[in-house]
Amino acid sequence: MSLWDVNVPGPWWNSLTYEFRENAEPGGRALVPVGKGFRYGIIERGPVDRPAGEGFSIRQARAVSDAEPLLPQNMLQLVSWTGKTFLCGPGEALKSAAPSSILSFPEPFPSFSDNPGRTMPGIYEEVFLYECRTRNRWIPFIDRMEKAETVLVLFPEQEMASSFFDLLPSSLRDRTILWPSAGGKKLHNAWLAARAGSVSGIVGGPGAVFAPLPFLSAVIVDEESSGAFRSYNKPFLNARTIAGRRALLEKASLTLAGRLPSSRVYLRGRPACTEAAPRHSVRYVDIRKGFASETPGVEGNLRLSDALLSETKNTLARGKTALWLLDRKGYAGEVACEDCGNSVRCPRCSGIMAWEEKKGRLRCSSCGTSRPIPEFCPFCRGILLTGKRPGLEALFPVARAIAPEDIPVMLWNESRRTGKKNRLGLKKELATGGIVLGTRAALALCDLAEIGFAAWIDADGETRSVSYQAKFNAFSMAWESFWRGNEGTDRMVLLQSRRPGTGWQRGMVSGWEKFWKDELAERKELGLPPYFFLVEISARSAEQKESIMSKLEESGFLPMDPGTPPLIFWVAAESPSRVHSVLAPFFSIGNSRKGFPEIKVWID
DNA sequence: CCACCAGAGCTC
DNA sequence: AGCTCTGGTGGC
Repeated sequence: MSLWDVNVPGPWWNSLTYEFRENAEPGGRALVPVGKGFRYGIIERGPVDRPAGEGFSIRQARAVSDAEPLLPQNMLQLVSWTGKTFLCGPGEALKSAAPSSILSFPEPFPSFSDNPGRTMPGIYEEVFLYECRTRNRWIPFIDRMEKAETVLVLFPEQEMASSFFDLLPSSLRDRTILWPSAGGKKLHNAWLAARAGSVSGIVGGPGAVFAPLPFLSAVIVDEESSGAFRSYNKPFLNARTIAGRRALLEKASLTLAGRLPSSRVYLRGRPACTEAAPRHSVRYVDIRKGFASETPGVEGNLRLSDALLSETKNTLARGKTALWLLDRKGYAGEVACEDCGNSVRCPRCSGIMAWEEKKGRLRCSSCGTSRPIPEFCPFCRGILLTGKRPGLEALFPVARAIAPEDIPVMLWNESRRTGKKNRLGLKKELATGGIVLGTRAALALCDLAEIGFAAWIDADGETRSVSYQAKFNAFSMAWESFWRGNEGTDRMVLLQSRRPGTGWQRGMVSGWEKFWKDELAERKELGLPPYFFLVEISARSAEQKESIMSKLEESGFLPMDPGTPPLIFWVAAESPSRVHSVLAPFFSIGNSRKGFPEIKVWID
């Protein structure tokens, strides 16, 4: 009889200790009594001493007699590291790493592997591959996949993963799994196949980072700087960062790739920017010299320049498509303060909140969060919040008016994006050119149609965001709008703004090294990522917020409280581990009634 | 008489 | 969070 620590899926920030009669083994499954029921967990370590603390008695658990531990050693370490680093607790991390259908499979699993294991000793190394053109990255990926014994290739989006997968030569595809994006039976089977080592490669979206290959010799992360590697729901993880850690634990080679690096990778490796947009392909236009769009019923100050209209016409004359980009939606568009001019931003993702007239509410155009319209301006407490700024729909009549009648003009519609039929239809429709109006999501069109011209109607828009990443987001979107799907360089990008050709915009033609040098200097000064980890804490009540903040202060932290949204505040730390110990008490199970705070860790 | 539910209570 | 136990309601 001995005591073992078990990682139980759930809100616990600590593992739970149980007594085992039979042989327990780290990584193995256990059926443990918790509260009034039972759950399956993963044995972490043991034998251990009785844990400190009172008010509980140690109960007896049963090890599941799987032929082998469910999680290999490295995965076990990766899960607990994830729980600590992203401040979500090991139980939440475990849920991401092993689907519940696997964890609580009612039968013992037979032996997973007849796979021989690693034949070459591993060495951790970092390789940077920053190329603007997709094929200049993907072809080397394939080369690496062929050379590596086992490989994990991650993309920020499933769609990208699946286009890459389609590109693999069949000999390679036969021993590779395209990791399923949804759960269910498919994931169950993919998980078992990976665990058995019956494939040598996994290609997938962020969810594939925990694919349980018994060992790894190479990890490849494409579009490493993409925000899509951050999960959308709890637990808030960054799959890019986990992939990096995994490569380190596995002693695998880590390839970080993309059109431009994230701040962290740039700081770490100073990769060189080999190519920027040619000077003649980027036009900066002073929005103040534009003319206001005259759309009946819209009182707005959205300005459209002559350059926008003439370049659009040129593009149509070349039989190509023009993309007008404005990161807000809706006829009435965003809700802005009459006094300070700021727009209401999403409390969750800082996207622009658009006014839904019918519902009398605000809805985020990026993540869909819905909120009532605030009474005062959240920035200056100004009273007037008006829905006067025109959005995309307001531009539609202008675009329609300048295009010949037989040329399609359309609003980018998310539902038309997916499905083969839809894509083929869209491709056909735009075969001889057109104008498409959309938000940043419309950049996906670059993969479908020949975009000869991409215009940012309000390039300052993103920069008005309060997020510290605003400039990076603006720059990476503009950068993407030039390079995505542009294998030649015959696309023109136009940036309408109030400060044309200054600040982050210069990076378009001078390259991202220039961008990051300026940006990093500023972030270092302010103690922001990548120099510090930024922990965003969303409390469940005002009392809880007070209490967490004072505990942090006692431990020498300086929490930052911007005041809006009311329950969210921030703390910068050199590593998450010290914040971890301050926050842990708030996750003690006895506090569940008060609700647990929600935490996001920003690393770059 | 019992199916169905919302709420309470508990968690090494 | 996830589970079960509780007690009330309402259908027939």
